[in-house]
This record gives sequence, structure tokens and C-alpha cells, in this order.
Amino acid sequence: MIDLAQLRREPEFVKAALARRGVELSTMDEIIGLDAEHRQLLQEAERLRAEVKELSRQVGEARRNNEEDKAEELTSTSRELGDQERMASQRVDAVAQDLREKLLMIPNIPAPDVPDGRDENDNVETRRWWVGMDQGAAFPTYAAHQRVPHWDIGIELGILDLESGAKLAGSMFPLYRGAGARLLRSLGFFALNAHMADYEEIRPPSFALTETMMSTGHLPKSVDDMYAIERDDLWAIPTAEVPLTSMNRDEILEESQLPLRLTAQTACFRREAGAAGRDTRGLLRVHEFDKVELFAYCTPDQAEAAHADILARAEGLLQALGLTYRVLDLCTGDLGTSSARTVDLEVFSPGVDRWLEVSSVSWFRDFQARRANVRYRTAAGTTALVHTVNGSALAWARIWAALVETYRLSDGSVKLPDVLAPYMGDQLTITKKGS
RNA sequence: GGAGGGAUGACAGAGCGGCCGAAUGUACCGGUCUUGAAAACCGGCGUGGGCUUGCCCACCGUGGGUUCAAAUCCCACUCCCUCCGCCA
Repeated sequence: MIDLAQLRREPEFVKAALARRGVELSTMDEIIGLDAEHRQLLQEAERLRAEVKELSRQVGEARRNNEEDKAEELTSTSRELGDQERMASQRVDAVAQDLREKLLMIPNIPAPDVPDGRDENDNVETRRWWVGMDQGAAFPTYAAHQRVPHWDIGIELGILDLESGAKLAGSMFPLYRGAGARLLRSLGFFALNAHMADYEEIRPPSFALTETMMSTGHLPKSVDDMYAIERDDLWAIPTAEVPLTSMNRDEILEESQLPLRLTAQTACFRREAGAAGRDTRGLLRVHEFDKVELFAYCTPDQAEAAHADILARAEGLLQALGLTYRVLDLCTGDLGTSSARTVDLEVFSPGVDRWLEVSSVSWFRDFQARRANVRYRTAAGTTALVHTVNGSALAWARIWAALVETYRLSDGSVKLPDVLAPYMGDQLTITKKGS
């Protein structure tokens, strides 16, 4: 949620910044108007309430002095004022709710250096990485045997069974088997081991309350992309960011605890309602995938370094896996609701011949902290909202795809990179059954 | 799922419907004393919001209700603890 006080203080700045993301000026003016109305009504209601309280106090005093007539008179005056106060408060509540609903739909103010743009086509590619690049090697050329899409490799090697997945849960719910399932497990283990020295490992619930989903900004705006378990008023989490952000909801952290860094691997559920029919083949876009998330609560001063650390870790894993990737600076039009700045990592999939998003590293400023009410006590003794930063490292379904394509050999088998040897053991090379 | 008990400030723990935003203790911060420290003593010590910056308002698990007035009474819900049942 954006800062109402800031909107009051510098409305033109906020409006201009949000206009870059396509927020209508009239929407902001409406909010400014509601805020003014709210405060005016609030004053009136509070004035009445103060009077009722004062009269009530006097009633008690009169009773103690056995002044029954006076008490009776004060009571009836107070009763009348009380009725007025109730009505005034109802008006306050109505406006406050309206204001809050509108405010929840407003996205975060983008960082000044976020490039302008309408959609993902305007994202700015800042750099690429591939094996041997630092030694001057040219961008890799992929051989014909690497130009096979992972869904074909999956069937050929018996490690990805999309049909069974569809049979169980519908399309876009993948089922991995054998070495394919083990590869997925290995990737999570590999990443968590890499982070655990500096990030506390968390295993959160896979479902969250509505309130929890609100704190990250996934609700109310993206309702259609979330899986709902209506009977129990729960939602399937779309990312570990949701539980991690709310872990310290309504709490005040000590500045000495910051940055508080957490990591978690969870299943991530996404309905992909707006993407029906797009990129549906194989693992390009699925309803459920595993992802390791890195997360930090920090002070404003620590945010930049925390963001850089997460990005470096995500890149470090991609480099360790020897996958080609590129780094994108997301434009204003493609930024997630809650984010002030996001850097995406896209891995190159030679078999599909496309770049696939496998990480999104975001700085939310205090936008999520304001919703979740996560604060810290400063050295001066005051409280302030924390900044939240998070990023994937990494989302495994697409990594799985890029790995089996990149490391496919001419005989059709897949020889995975050595970093996975501790986890894959004797299955580092995946061959056709019976061959 | 059934029965009972509980939820108050950082923690512990009081609180006949009316000067209760809340006693007291501990912790914490400052001061006196001391060579220093401890002890003792003195003072301070919740979070938000509004505006005329001095005041006002809200918050005692959550949401309703009763009342001139609710931490205190009533109703519903949530969570925690104990016991029973079921169960990976």
C-alpha cells in the first residue's frame, strides 16, 4: 500500500510517478478527496465522542454526590449526543472502507530509474551470461541434438509424464518421474544448501489466509490468478514470498536483527487465468511448480545491498549450472503491483529456442510492510516500516527444461553438470530405459 | 469431532460497569550514591490516528450487542493449554 501521508504531502509527485505505471490521475484525485472527507468526518465523530465521554464522567460524579436530577439530565443529553456520534461514526467507517478498497488497488511507486514502458516488450536487457564468456567465448551455438524441446526429451527418457499429470489434476500440472523427479529434488537441495549459511531455512504452510494474501499485494488485485480453497477460507500460495512476508506481521523487529534473511522452498500454485492458451507446452507455464525463494526484511539503507545479494545468488546458481541467461530491468508497464523495482533473470532454452523467466528479484520498499504492518525499532527509539526484498533462486520447472535441453548429448542421453553429482549420484547421466 | 480452562503492555500478573490506557513486579533507559561495579534510592519507559502542538480519539485475542458510560456484562468466532475420540 502506498503512503497516504506522502500522497497528502506531495500529491503531484505521487500522481506523476504512478502515471508512469498507467494509474489514472482521476483515480488518485478521488483518493485524495476521500482522504480529506474521511479526516473531516473523523474529526466530527471524535468531537462528539469526546463530549459523550465527558458527560458520562459527569454522570458518575453526580451519582456519587447523590445529585439524581442532575445525573438524569446529563444522561439524556449524552444519549442524544451518543445517537449523533453513532451516525457520524457510521459515515466515517463507510468512507474509510471505500478509501481502503481504492487504496489497495493502487500499485507501488516505481523507483526513479525504472525504465518506462507499456509491457514486457519494453523491458531493458542489461546483460547476458554464458559459459566461457569471461574467457572471451562467443555466445554459444547449440547443436542439433540440443535443439529438442524438453517435452520430447521427457517422453523419450521417461522422466516427464505430462499426460499422467493431466489425468490427475488437468493440463499444466506436470508429473516428473524417475531421474526427472530426482533432478527436481536435487535442484531444491542444491540451492537450499547454497543459501543456508546466510539465510534461515523456513518450511511454511502451503496455504494462506486471505489476510496473509493481502499483505503481499496478491489480493485483492490478482484474485483470478489464485487457487482458492473456499470451504476453509484459504488460498494456495503462489510463492513463498506470501508466508515469508507475513511471518512477522504486526510485529516490531529490533534493528539489530536486520537484515533478517529467510529462504524457503515451496510449491507455487498459479491459475494463469490471463494466459490461457499461451506457452502451454511442456513446462513453459504450469499451475504448480517448486521454487526456492530468498527473502529479507531490512532497513531502507540495507535494501539495495539485500537486493544485490539475492540477484547475485540467483545468478550464481545459474552459472554453477552452466546455463545461459540474460538479465532484464523490468519497465514500469511490466512491474508487479507491489514492486518498486524488479530485475528478471531469463534462462535460454535451446530446445524451445526461447528465454524463460526463472527468477524475479524485487524491492518493495515499504509497500508490503505497510500492509503487513512489519516495523522495526530504530536506534533513536522510534519505529519505522521495514523494507522487503525478495527473489527466486530459483524456479525449478523451467530450469529443469533448460537443463535437459542444454545437456542433451548426440546419443539422446542427458549428462547433467557435475555440481549436481552430490545429489544425483549415479544418475547424473540420464539414459533411455533399457539402453 | 466432544468436554473443560485460558487470552490484559517486552515478560509476569492485578483489575466491585464510572478519573483504568490500565495497579504491582521484572526487564530496559537516565540520574544519585560508589575508586569502579553491584545493591539501594529517584525519575522515565506501549502502539497508532486527527488537528488549532496542546489537546483529542482509538486499541486489554477478533467481531457484534447492552449502557449515559465496557478491559469489566451478553452473543458469536479465532487461537493456545488439558483430557477423550479419530488419525499420517
